[in-house]
Amino acid sequence: MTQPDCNATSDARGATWIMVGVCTRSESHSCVVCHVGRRSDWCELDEAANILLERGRRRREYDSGTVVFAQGEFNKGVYCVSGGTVGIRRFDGDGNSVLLALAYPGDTIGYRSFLTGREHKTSAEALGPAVVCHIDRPTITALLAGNPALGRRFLKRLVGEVEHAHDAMFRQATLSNRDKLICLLLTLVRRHGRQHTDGPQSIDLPVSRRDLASMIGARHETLSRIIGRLESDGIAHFSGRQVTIPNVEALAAGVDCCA
Amino acid sequence: MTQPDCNATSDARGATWIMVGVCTRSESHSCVVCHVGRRSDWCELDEAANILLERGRRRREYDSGTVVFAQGEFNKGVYCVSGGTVGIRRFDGDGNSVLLALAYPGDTIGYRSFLTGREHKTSAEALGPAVVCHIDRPTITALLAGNPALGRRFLKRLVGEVEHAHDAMFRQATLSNRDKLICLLLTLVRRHGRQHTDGPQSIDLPVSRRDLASMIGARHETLSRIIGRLESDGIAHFSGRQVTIPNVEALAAGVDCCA
DNA sequence: CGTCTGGTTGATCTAGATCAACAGGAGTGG
DNA sequence: CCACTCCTGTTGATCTAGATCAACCAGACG
Repeated sequence: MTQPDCNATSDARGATWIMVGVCTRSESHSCVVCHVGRRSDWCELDEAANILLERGRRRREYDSGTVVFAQGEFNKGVYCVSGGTVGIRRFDGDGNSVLLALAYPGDTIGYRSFLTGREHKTSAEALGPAVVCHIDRPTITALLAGNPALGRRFLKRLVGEVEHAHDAMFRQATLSNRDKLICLLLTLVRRHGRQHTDGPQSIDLPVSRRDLASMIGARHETLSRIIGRLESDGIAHFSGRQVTIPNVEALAAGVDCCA
Repeated sequence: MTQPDCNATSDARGATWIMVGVCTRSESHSCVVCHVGRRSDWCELDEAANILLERGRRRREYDSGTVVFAQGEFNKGVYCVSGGTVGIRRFDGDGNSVLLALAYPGDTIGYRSFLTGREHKTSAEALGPAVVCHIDRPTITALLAGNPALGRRFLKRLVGEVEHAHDAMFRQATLSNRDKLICLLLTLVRRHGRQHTDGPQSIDLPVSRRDLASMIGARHETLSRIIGRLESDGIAHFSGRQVTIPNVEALAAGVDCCA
């Protein structure tokens, strides 16, 4: 249960990049030695289960924008993000869409519709180049039956998702768009921030302006203006998908984030 | 696995009332014959587990407004709603609060913090008189260890909660306050509606105006005005906690609910 | 009896939606 | 190569939904 490679860099975003390089090299790379290591749901399986997993698993690279599974589609199994960032999106009938969540290496996605046996309620798409493993239905069914620990991992994952969603609901109900954006930036810093020892930060946004707007429940024009305001306040500087934050404390000041 | 009593009435709200009457009569009423029957998570337990459950279970009545468990509190086990309606609420530091969800007979609550072993992230309180069973930590731990079916029930429950939350997030991001209120009323009709064979409906609201406002992410003054607008449109009539909807189709018309 | 909480309404102000124009790529096809 | 469209992002002008501040009423309750 060691992680032989990829642990030289602990920086989240840097790691992602290296990961993609490493993992695409070997299609038959085993999950137990996968870089995501203990972060994935599959690390506690016994020997027999691992053999089963290797058989039912298929690794695949996705170009930016490619869909992993689509809303309304029949469930074909579950997916484990290995490299890159995957967006969880919901559409309505009028062509609107909202980015509900982001998935990172080690995260399992598409398992909700597997558990309910119903169609996917959301879409998943690669934001930037990504690597995702697919585990087919018979395999995951067998694994769940024989490994109660796996079910417990799913349980914990679901609890995390509910709490994340509740946080978001609360923010949506109580915060202004400006504060919602600040909260979002602060969470993105954690994952995508290149930190210079906790002083000034710099983020590579994984999403477009439109998606960023949908994540805070605003129109993209409004987001543009809020960004302008943050710039003139000297609180954050936006250039393309690069965001630089001179002082994270100043950004967070006065915003009751994730209460 | 039969339900000996309480199945004379299938009306959701009417049933709740009768339930409370029946259940308070016998403190030692067993879960397997509890009116919530197949709707609860505890109906598929074997004989040994049921004995265990009866020992670790304590039934209690709650007055309107009483808290079942409080945000920030250490987890003391899980709860099963037997009668009435329970509100799941989140507070922030400034005294604001948002009603995130409603729990009904058969629903298990407080299990998220049990699974994570951390403090409660939300509060639960009785909205109106309610009856709730408490199952202590040792009991639920033992039950989960011996009954994989119970874990599966929790899994499904969690999936439902995530999807409910995603629906809410999407609505919050895309709908106007008026449309959000309409969606909320439509869901409340399902639970609290006294239906006259699917024509005009009448709801007994389980929550105050302030809570109703928090559920759609608006101020209570704004809610008042929206209610006024719905009244002058003849779409719904509000009198205290009574809402009458002459035509449900007319209310739902043009609103993309729960996409 | 005063106090408190919950609800309604009014006046006002502003954050944010909407409509619209425009600029910079990125393809695509001649 | 250019011309074309398509897509993303920015900015301006305008309008309105909704927040805010405040007064007020009714019932609950010590």
